[in-house]
Amino acid sequence: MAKPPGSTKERILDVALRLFNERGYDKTSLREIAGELGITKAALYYYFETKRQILLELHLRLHALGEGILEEVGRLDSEREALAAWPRLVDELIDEVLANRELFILHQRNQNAFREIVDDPRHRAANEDVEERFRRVLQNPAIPLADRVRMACAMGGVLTALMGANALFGDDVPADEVARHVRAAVHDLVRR
Amino acid sequence: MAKPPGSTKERILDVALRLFNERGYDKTSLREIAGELGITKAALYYYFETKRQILLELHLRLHALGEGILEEVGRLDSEREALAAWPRLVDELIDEVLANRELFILHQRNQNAFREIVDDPRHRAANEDVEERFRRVLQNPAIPLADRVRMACAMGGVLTALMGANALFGDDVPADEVARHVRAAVHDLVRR
DNA sequence: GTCTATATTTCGATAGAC
DNA sequence: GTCTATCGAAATATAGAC
Repeated sequence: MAKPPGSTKERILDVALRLFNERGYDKTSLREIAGELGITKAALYYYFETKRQILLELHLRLHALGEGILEEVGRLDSEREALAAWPRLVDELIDEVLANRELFILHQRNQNAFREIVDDPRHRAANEDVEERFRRVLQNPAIPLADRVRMACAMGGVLTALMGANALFGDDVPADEVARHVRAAVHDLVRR
Repeated sequence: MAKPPGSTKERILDVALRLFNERGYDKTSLREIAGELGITKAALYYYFETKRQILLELHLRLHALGEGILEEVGRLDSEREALAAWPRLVDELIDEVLANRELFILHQRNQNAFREIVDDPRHRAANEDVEERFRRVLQNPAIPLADRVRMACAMGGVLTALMGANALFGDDVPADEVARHVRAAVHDLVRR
C-alpha cells in the first residue's frame, strides 16, 4: 500500500497535487504534468489508466491520513462520549491540516472534480464507512442539534482559518501562532 | 444595472448558476446551458462575449449582495470598533447566505474557475476595494491576531454549516433551526 | 518504461442567413 | 434575436516501435 517515496508514481502524484492546486484539476493537462517531470504524456498512462485515477489516488492519500481519527469517530455513539471526545478530535484535525495543507487545499478547491470519482469502486469501498461514521455523529438524534452544529462550525472554522491563513492574515504571520489561536477559538465552540 | 428579472439574459444566468453548481463550471458546456433554455449555443453569444463573462456576471451578483455589509467593514479601523461590530456583521452574513445559498455555493465549489476572471477589468474595479476593506480588518495589526483568527473562524463556520446543512445534518433538519444554532455558536466566537 | 504519432471527441467561438 | 454550419484548438486516450 505504501509506495516507495521516490518512485516515479509518487513523483507524478506530487507534481499533480501541486499543479491541481495552482491551476485547478480541469485546467491541468496531462501534458503539463508530464512536462514538469521531464517525460511525455504517454508515459503517464503506464502508471495511471486515466486522469481521474490520479485524482483518485490523491483522494486516497487523504483517506489514509484520516483513518485513525475516523475510527475513533465511528465509536462515538452516545451524546456524552461524543461531546467529550470532540475537543481532542478537533485538535487532531488541526495537526493534520497543518501537516498536509496541500492535500486539504486540493479538496477544498476542486470539490466539483471530486464528484467524478464517487462512482469509482475503489472510492466507494474507502468512502462508504467514512460517511457512515460522520453520519453517526452529525446526524445522530441522540445528540442535540445545537451541539452538532457547533461541531460542524468548528471544523469549518479550522479549515478556513488554517488553509487560508496567509491570504487572510498576511504572509508574515507565523503558522504556528495562527494554529494556536484557532485551537483556542474552536475549543470555545465545542466545549460547553 | 438591475436587469428585468424575466429577461433572457437573466434566465441564462439563472440556468448557468444551477448547472455550474450541479456539474462544475468547467464541465458545463454552453450547449447544455442553451439546451435547458430551448435555444442554441450561438444565441448565447448575443448576450455574452465569452463563457467567462457569464461567470463574471454571477460573481458581480455576489458583489452587489455584499456592498452594504462591506461598506461597513471598511470603516472599522480601530480595535474597539471592529470587535463591537463583528457580531452584527456575522448575523448579516448568515442572512445573506440563507437568502442566496446557490450563489455562495457557486463560489465555494468553483474557486479555481474564479481565478480566471481576476484579470478582467470589470472584476478588478469591483474587487480591489473589497479586498482592501477585508485587509483593513483581518490584517490590521491594531487588532490582536487572536481576535482576527476568531473572526475568520466564525465566517468559515457560518459558510460550512449553512451551505452544507442538508448534507451534514440530514435532509430533514429545518434550515431556520440550523441557522439559529449557527448564530448562537459563532457569537460565542466573536464576542469576548 | 518511455517514446512518436495519431485517433477521437468535445468545446469555445465565429460567419453569415433569416 | 435566433438559427445552421463550421472552424480551430486542445484535451484524453491509444497503438505500436524501441
